[in-house]
Amino acid sequence: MQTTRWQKTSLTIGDVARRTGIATSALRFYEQKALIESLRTPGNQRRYARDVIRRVSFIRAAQRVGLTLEEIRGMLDDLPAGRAPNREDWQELARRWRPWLDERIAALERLRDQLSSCIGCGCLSLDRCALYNSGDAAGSLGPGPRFLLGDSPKDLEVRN
Amino acid sequence: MQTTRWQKTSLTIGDVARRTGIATSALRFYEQKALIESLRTPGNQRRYARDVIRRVSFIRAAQRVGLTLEEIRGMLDDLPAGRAPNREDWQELARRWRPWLDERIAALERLRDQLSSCIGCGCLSLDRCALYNSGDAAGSLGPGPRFLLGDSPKDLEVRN
DNA sequence: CTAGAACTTCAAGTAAACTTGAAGTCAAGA
DNA sequence: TCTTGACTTCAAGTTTACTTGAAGTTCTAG
Repeated sequence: MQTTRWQKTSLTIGDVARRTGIATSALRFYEQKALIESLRTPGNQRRYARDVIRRVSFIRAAQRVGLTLEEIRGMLDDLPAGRAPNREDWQELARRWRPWLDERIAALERLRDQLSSCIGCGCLSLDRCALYNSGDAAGSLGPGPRFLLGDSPKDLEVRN
Repeated sequence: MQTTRWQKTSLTIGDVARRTGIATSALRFYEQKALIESLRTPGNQRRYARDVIRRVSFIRAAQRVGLTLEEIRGMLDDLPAGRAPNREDWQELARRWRPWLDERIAALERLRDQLSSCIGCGCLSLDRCALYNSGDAAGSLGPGPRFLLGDSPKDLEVRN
């Protein structure tokens, strides 16, 4: 570790990579997308505040439930600018976004129930099967990869 | 509809598009990827058997639970070649793949439970939070978009 | 002070799942 | 027959989320 001398005041990109398991290239990419930020040494190398680890971990956790980086950036924008977010800040973020996450999870469960009953019964009848006629989300939105459940955070007006 | 004369024996690509809600470009793409097939008229236009609608609907349903087209192609390969699949064929497909789907759903539920407890409590503590240290699937697999839960069908040996 | 690891930027590549556009052909009604 | 809409192919573009490579700079241990 290069930061032993620094008395753990800041972390190099390599430190963050090791601690989070995220490649340095991905960390630079996240910074470019304004998901994380860094200071620079006189020699132009990145130095991260310690809370970046929590941020990055949050990013990965959110990605796992199917959120895009854009959506995650929207969530992280709720955190205070300038100072390191504390426990209350994180809790507030969680509170604000919980309804949306709940909705997302519910949609996922509906989907699961429909799929297991439909594929289980083997009916696959177009006019009767709920699977076919339910929630066209994530379809016909242009090119690019399809994501699970296409509703964007805006649809729920979380910000009000 | 152009097929009124044909006495519903076969469908044009436009018919299939209208009935499934899938763009014609997507249907051609699926054919190119061997997910569906078609016959040709003397004038080189595609004509589809009626069971293609069920196939396409299945593809979309499977996509909604997060399967890739490659995975779906693997599932459809279980259907008989040459003749139109009947109810038993679909049921057999469902039977073979159900354990895998169940596993996938269970993983999704684990994830949900961890997320809701973690983001709800606001702890987000690196060493304590289960969210951070659980199932690194779908991470660090190379470039391209990340998908929810990265296990491939092969991992479960469905074919045995 | 020097070797080597770690860092820097920037451009280009990759994967999935399609769409879009160009340029032309086919089919069916008036 | 003509027109119009639906069809054909093929190449290239799009989005997300990164990685890879080249070419050079900085940091730190010895």
